[in-house]
Amino acid sequence: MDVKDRQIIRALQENGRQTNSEIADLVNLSPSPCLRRIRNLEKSGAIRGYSADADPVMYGLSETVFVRIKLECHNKDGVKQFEQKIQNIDEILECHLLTGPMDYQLKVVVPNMVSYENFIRRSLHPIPGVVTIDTCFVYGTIKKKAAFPELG
Amino acid sequence: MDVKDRQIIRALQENGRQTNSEIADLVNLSPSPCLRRIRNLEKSGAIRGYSADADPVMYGLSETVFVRIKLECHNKDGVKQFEQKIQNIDEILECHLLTGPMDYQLKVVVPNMVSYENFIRRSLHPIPGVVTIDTCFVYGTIKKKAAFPELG
DNA sequence: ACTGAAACTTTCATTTC
DNA sequence: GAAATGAAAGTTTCAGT
Repeated sequence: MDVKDRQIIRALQENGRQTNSEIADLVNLSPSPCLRRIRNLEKSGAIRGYSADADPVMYGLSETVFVRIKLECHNKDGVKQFEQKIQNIDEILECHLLTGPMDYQLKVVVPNMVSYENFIRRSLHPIPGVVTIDTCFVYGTIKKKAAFPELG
Repeated sequence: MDVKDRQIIRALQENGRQTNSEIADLVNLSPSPCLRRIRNLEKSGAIRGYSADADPVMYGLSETVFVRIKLECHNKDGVKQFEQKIQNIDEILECHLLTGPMDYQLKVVVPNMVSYENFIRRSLHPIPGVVTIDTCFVYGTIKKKAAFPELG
């Protein structure tokens, strides 16, 4: 992972549909070594995949919610079960482990407030061990960028 | 925005480098109407762009941090200034407005704890009006998916 | 007028050197 | 790193609903 690899990653974060020759131009490489690098980044897991960035509101998901959760106890079984159930709930796009008083932060998308209430009641509350649920609705996005900062 | 448009969006969220004909197959459309739909989704802003999903740790950004911020007062100038400064700070990938006691949530990536401390001191504290900064480090990611849930 | 199908042109990825 | 080959992808045009 050298400077050129990071340049390639940032280029593909800015536009994931750029062709190999476009990226080769950007990073001052000829197409074949550039493609070799891209394939290596994909194989090593440095590039996990490619994705369209879609507007949730236009799609029909008007509410984006950050939910912080605390588990009752942190025994191995309770944690396993929670993390397993999380995987099968489609409204949950992300789940991170956090330092501090709360254990997890979820990023959730739902069509409206009513469906959020249903999501909490039907999907989250039934999971054993969940004692605290802190909800923050997103009512605006000030910044959203895909590309990592340059290192140095 | 009908069912097929949403199918196309989910397909491109799963793999942003799929070709038009692959997607056309998936959604049971022939290539040309499928391409028309994709172009319309791009023009309307339903699809904002395409991006590579890269691993921040392998890139060299070992710490992902969620930072919640409260502003002293919410006069128009203070808010404008804050939101403007945010744009020019490369370590900040996302900034959302939140309901509840905190005003903003930032998603920040830095190489290590020391650089996070520098980020807070050099970039965040100097912004006038910032009174509260709550930091949560991410020490694990349980789930991360690009595709929206199916509606209905 | 919108959707589906087909042909042609151009461009990109792959492989070999 | 360059070049040649092979394969798609995009565009355009046409037909049908």
